[in-house]
Amino acid sequence: MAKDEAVPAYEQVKTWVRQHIASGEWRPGDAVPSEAALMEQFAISRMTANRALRELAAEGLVTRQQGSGTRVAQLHRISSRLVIRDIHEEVAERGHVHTTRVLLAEEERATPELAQALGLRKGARVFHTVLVHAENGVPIQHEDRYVNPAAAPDYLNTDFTRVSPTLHLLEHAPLTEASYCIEACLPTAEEARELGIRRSEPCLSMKRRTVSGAHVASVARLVYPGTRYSIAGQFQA
Amino acid sequence: MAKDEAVPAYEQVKTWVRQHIASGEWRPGDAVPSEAALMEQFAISRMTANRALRELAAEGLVTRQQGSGTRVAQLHRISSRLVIRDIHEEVAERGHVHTTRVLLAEEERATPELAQALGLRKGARVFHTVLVHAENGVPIQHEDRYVNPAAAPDYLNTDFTRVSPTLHLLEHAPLTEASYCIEACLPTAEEARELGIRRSEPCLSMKRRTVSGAHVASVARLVYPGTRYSIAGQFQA
DNA sequence: GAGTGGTCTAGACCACAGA
DNA sequence: CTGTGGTCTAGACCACTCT
Repeated sequence: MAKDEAVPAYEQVKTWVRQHIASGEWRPGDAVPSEAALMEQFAISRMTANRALRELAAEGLVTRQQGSGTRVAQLHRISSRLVIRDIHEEVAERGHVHTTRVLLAEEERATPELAQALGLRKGARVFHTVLVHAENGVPIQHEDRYVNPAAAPDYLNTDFTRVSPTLHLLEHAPLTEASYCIEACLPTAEEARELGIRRSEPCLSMKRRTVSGAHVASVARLVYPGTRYSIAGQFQA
Repeated sequence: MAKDEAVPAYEQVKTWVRQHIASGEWRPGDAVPSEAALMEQFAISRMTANRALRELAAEGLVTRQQGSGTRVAQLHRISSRLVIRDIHEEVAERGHVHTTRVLLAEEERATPELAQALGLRKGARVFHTVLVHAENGVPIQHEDRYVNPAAAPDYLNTDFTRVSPTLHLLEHAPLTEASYCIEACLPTAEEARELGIRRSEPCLSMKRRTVSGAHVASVARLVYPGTRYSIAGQFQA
């Protein structure tokens, strides 16, 4: 019954299946033993076999079809979790010092495009902040952000040198949805000046839009100097 | 018992918990009802309550601590699945035509750095390919790849205009591990020429390393013109 | 109809945290 | 000690696929 083992039975089954896939013995499209077969082979209950296969399906390693069976997934995709964190947390995690310079923090009237992006009427009040984040004194991010007052009325009263906009928003406007788009670009004149880089230096640009409940909370453009920032990730079968 | 509903009981519980978190009623750090409490409230068995909370924990919405309880997770991170797909598949999915131009495909001797990256001895045989991928005739990716012959001995016999390197490798060297790094950069002279862009045009560079079983299968540098490619993603609580 | 997965139950034993 | 989650069982009913 594999009870005394430190490793749970469903984990043992998952590992066993994973190994057969990783070794190439079972190729994409091949059938994986059914829950009934696993019950016999490992002397486990069906719920345990089900959990093992269900979790492998959630991880994308196998596909399951009711009535048909479980098969090795077409591994034509590498997928990994891309985590977008609060920049203060990210810098602090590296053991470095995060500082913020506030270039602008004021109320404005929404242009038609901005109004549409935030789901407001043209000319509605919006909060606008422009900050530069530095890691150990070196500028690493230029943040240009518009915030919907309905989602975070106290936004402009925040001391952004102590609480990052992301953190303020997360605490006051619970996040329900977000989308982002990452591109390569050249910095604007202002971005280059504030980041201390040449205008010809390529940058990563991340446009982000967050939704909180019924409101679009914020739209932001984050620019990172290409030589000082990268997005890394890993995938494990 | 919520049996006739089209929606499974554990999904109903998950939705209910999600709503309380999204609405801000339960804030990060707050306790989520225990499995026992959910059993009563929804008239479900403990296994069902357990599954609901376990899946929410896997999604990162709550954290669970044996003996202590379940709490709303600190939502200080936005995470979403970043999927890296075979470029042919990706272009085809958009309903566009994918074509490949082969600039180089030959056997070389590994430089010390390359040998180390591939886990080979200096001067060992390696396969080297350089391709340009186009979408509807427009170049969108410059692919410079080194392949470990031990992982894919037939690599150079592939017709890369029909089978992409990624696809060949996935079929012959089952993927067990991969890592990537995304940066902004300027193209090399050759990359700019082959992609048909100016040398000053910023590009996204993705360095990728794949492992198959005991071997490092391949290391590649993929360069995308910044104006023709972006990485987009979404997150839903 | 036989085989498959999708869901659910009512118990059970265990490890761990906190009072 | 009580309450919590972590795991597991031996059944059950259902919907679906394939033959």
